[in-house]
This record gives sequence, structure tokens and C-alpha cells, in this order.
Amino acid sequence: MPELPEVETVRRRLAPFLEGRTIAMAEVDDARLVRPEDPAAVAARLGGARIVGLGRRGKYLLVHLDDTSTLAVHLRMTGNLLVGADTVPAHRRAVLHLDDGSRVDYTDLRRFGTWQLLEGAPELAEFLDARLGAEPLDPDFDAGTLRRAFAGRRAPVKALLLDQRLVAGVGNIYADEALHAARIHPETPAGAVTRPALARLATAVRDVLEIGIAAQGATLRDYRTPEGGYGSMQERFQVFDRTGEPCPHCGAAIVKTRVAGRGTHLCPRCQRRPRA
DNA sequence: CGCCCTGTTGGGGA
DNA sequence: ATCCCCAACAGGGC
Repeated sequence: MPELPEVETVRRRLAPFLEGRTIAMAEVDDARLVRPEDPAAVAARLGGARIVGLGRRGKYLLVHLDDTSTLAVHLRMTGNLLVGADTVPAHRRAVLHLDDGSRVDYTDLRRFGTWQLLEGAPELAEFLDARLGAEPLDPDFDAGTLRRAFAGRRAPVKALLLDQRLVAGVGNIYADEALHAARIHPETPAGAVTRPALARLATAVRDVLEIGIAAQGATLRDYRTPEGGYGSMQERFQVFDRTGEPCPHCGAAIVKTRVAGRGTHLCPRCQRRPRA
């Protein structure tokens, strides 16, 4: 489910239903969800709280409460938040009952997702700052941001792009897409990426994330239209999950390799491996 | 039918 | 600094 565009889509979809509402009761059925804290204690804390707003930082969805605490929700691989379901959805791990009688269901097939309750703005800031670097959609995100983050580093540029402490919110799909758009081989040592390439990459990261948001997260692998199709051509990726298909830019066959422990898709003609 | 491999993320240990 | 493994489960390929 996640990747930044999907989290942002969930935030925008839920906000009208949640903002201003009071949580009448919360149920947390999965002990791991809020570890290391006690699920019952967190549920009790949520009960009676009013939701003043929904935010996002990186891939964290932030549920701001009127007692200055914030519930930081991370959906990891398969988490999702649903409103208005008329039956209990599969793999439900937690529920928020709102004061208007509606329900928010949290589902998570693989149970990697987390709910972290943070007390007050300083604790929230400390939590986020320890984990997240630059926001790629902020106006000041540019080539200089990447140059400072990559300086002197020899790890593959894709590995650093995926490091949330450097750039917040880039996942495996959008890393492949951004590197392809910027014509950078994913195994290029990060510190060796040229200045012009860094400028292309900064633009590409922002562009692919904004395209994903504009498509309302409809870019995921398992997304299908109600008729079972893929939707418009623009909703498909350029390289991700397109092994063997022609590169939209040059026509060469997309190849799949492994970089930073993750499946990696690239065009061998557009993204030349730099020689040492 | 069963086995093996893969995976949209992040944390911890080597 | 970098790399590997793991969490828990489903789905696809063979």
C-alpha cells in the first residue's frame, strides 16, 4: 500500500471524515502494532480524544489530537486505513469508532505497520528528526540537498536514496523511476554522481512523487481499474515491474537486477554504469 | 497439491 | 560505513 504518494492519498481521503471528530472508542487487536507500549493503554489514550488535523512527514501519517499528542501511523508494506466499510475488512488490526457513528478500520496483512503515540510537539519532532531527512516536496529540496547528503559516500546512489534519514519518502518503486528519469545507474557511488546528474535527480524525485500523488496512488503494482485494466498509460511506471519491455525513452529492453538488497529495474542504454 | 521465491519498509546486529 | 537478515503473510511460478 504505501510509498509516499499512497500515504498522501490516504491522508487526503481521510481528512474530511476525521478532522474535528472525536474518537468515541478505540480498539487495538494486535499487540505488535503499538509495541513496545501496551495496546490497551494506547487505545484508552485515544478514546475521548478529538482529532484536530491530519498531517504527513515522509511515509508517516500524523493524526494530531487536541491534547497535543500525535499518533504517528506507518503503513509499511500492507497497512491501510478505511472509512465507510459496511462489513469488517480482512486482516483488521484496529478500529477507531468516531462520535458520528462512523468507523475507521486499520488493516495490515503482513503486520509490519506501527502506531506510535507521541506526547507533545517536542517528542514528535524528536521522533521524526531521528528518522527522516529532507522532504522531497518542500520548495527548498534541490541538487544541493542531495549533494550534501551524498558527499563522500561510496554506497550505491539507490541505497542512499532509499535511506529515509537522508531523503524522506522515496521507496523502491519511485527510486527506480527517479533514477531512470535522471539517467543515473543505480549502482553509481553516491558521492560520484555529477552535479548535472544531481540536478536531474532532484527534479526527477519530485516529479515522480507528484505524478504518483496526482494519480491518487493508482500507480501501484496491484492497482486495477474496476474493469480490471491498468487505466491510462500515464498511470503505469516507466521501468518498475516492466522487465523485458522496451524503455519508453530509447526502446532498449528493461533489465532487472538487485541493488541494495532490492529488486531494481533499469534501462541499460539510458542508465550507463560509470567506469571506475 | 506442494515447494520455493519474491516483496510497496525499516530496525538491529555483524 | 555497509551489508545481511528478519518481521508475517499471500500470490505466482514451476
